[in-house]
Amino acid sequence: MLDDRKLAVLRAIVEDYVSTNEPVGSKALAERHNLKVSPATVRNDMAALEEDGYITQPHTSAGRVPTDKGYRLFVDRLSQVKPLSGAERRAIETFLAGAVDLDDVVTRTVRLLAQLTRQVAVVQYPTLTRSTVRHVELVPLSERRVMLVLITNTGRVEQRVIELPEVVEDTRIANLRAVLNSCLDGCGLSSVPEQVADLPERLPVEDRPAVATILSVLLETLVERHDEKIVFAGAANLAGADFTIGLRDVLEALEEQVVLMRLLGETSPDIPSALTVRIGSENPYLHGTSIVATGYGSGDKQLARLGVLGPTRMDYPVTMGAVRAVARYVSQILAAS
Amino acid sequence: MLDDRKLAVLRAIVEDYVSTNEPVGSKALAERHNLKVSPATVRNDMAALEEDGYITQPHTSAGRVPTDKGYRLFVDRLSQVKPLSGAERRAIETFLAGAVDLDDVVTRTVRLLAQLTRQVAVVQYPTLTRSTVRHVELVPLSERRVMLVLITNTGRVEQRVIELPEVVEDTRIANLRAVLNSCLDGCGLSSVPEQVADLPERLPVEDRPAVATILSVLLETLVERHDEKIVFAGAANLAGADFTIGLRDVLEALEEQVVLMRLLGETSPDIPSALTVRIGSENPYLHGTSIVATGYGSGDKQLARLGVLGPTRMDYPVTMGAVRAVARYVSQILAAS
DNA sequence: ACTTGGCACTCGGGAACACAGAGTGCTAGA
DNA sequence: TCTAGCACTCTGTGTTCCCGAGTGCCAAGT
Repeated sequence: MLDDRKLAVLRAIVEDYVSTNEPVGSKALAERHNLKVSPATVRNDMAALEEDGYITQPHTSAGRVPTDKGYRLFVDRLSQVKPLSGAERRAIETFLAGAVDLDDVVTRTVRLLAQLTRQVAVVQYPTLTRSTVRHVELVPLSERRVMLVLITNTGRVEQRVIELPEVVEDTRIANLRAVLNSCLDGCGLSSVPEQVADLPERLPVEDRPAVATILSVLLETLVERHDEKIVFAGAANLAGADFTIGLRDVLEALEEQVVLMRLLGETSPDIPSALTVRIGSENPYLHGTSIVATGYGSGDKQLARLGVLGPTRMDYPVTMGAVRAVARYVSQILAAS
Repeated sequence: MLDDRKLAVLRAIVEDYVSTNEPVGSKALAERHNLKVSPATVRNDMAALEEDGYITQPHTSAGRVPTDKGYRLFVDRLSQVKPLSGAERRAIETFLAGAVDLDDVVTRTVRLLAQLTRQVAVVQYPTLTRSTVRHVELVPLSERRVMLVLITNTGRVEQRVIELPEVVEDTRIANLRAVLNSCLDGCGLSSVPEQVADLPERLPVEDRPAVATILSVLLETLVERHDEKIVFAGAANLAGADFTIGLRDVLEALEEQVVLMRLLGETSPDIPSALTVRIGSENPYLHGTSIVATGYGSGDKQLARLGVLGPTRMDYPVTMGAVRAVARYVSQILAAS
């Protein structure tokens, strides 16, 4: 059904269309790529490809344009990820190396990715759930208020102000801090609830109300931040692009954490560093856009995901190369710190 | 030169143009607003207004459109800030009251403002410089690494990982923490450098290299974060709007902290809570856009600025009302926490 | 059985054109 | 000083026409 030449024609159509943004006709195709066959033959192949739903024509007398299905075949079988140039790699390295804290790493990463791909870049903050507790701090603010600060091994810091049910002296706070730390240090965030379950019983009766309050805030923090923070950059790159859907819809989706989350998708459990490509209608919400994403994180533990969003008509090999490279470098940076 | 009726005509032109987005002609004007004069008279007034540069006509046979100068006069003398409705005020209050920490306050504020004004909202994080130190924390991570956490009275938290020049036992770290806190607690961030200047000399010789390292990181943190973080929301509202400049330029400016900073402008020293309105070409960078901004902060100390950015053709009274109201509420929230 | 050249057909997009309508400026009169 | 009338000037829209790119199909060639 799909012999080698038909595939070559499809590949040529995708490449030409991506670079010119104009429906590609049989004549131009036969000329530009040395297919060694006549335009008429190409037309026959095109008819077959259209029959199978890989390409389509906007109007009767226009050239062909790839469909989502066509892009899918292209990505899966007709192209290979294009590695970055040496200069680009060095640029990434130096740019990311200058980051001073987690916030900075994420901000730099998302900007870098946007600039590199000329698309909208999306980066999810490393999840709390798979991180471990590095330190818990209780800071007395006034006699009935303390600030709870939770520091994780990924460098993330969460803080909450807690109103205590009663006055608690600083020494008791200090004691409590010590207990909390000895109990939680190094333990995974997901196991915090069970670790602290019996804590009130192990403390003097008079401390229990305060402890209960603090613990409830602590647990709440873990749960609340479970829906992870996501940032994006490069919205300006959307200005030129033409979507089948409205620009407004895309911008709205970008500001909705939940939608972005879904778009980035799940990390495949078997190969976490694999690239996910979602093309056009394969996307849960934003039809007419494509997403290239992957997991990242230190070592083999995937912490979160990052990727780019752009029009269906994008240069997939290059974009995939950039996403993969950035994911690797940021993983490396996170592992080092 | 500008009698009352001419001013009334200008006001009517601005109002009509803002609501219809179409050049407004003399006939429609005389009808819709009960000016009690004929279109011909209105035409004479319009000619005078155009002569003085307050309005202009896109084409010879079209209606009139306000110029930047016209909007300026309108804002300064012909309109008054429109207060929010009770329902809107309650909505603001409940929405902001749910914030759990500073990040959350800022995020909620910017979203709220974007939704309320249907423009792009911009909020600057409260500056560090005017805040005071609430607590300094040193957390030992390994024998040669500590994490420095700085908590300010606005709830902001900064952290840095520090590589020490030598091994320092936990007890010495704890001692150092106590010294730092007793020295810095409650003092303004801008006075931190002088406060710690003589610190090394007051400590045992063997601690000095470590202290020097820690202090240099601490001071660096203060300086680095001096260029303040700015966030925005509501970019989707730009999709419908028509700018004289490209949408791309606006989006690019929004992602440039520095440009945003300039756009928000300086807080007027005498009346910090005054509304700043910059119209079209009055803007330093983005000609063709208008900005309504104001300072906010707890008490009478202005901490930072917030505002909205939109097309020159915007409903200034409503926008100004929303910006002012949001600034007040967020100031209130910050003062309480 | 595939490939190729030829040919009639389709349709989008641009140019040329006419036209209605809104809005103006000007002038003369109240 | 305001008003009414009138001629004028545009823009935007709808119509028509035509060019050209590109197609599909068919018949002939390899």
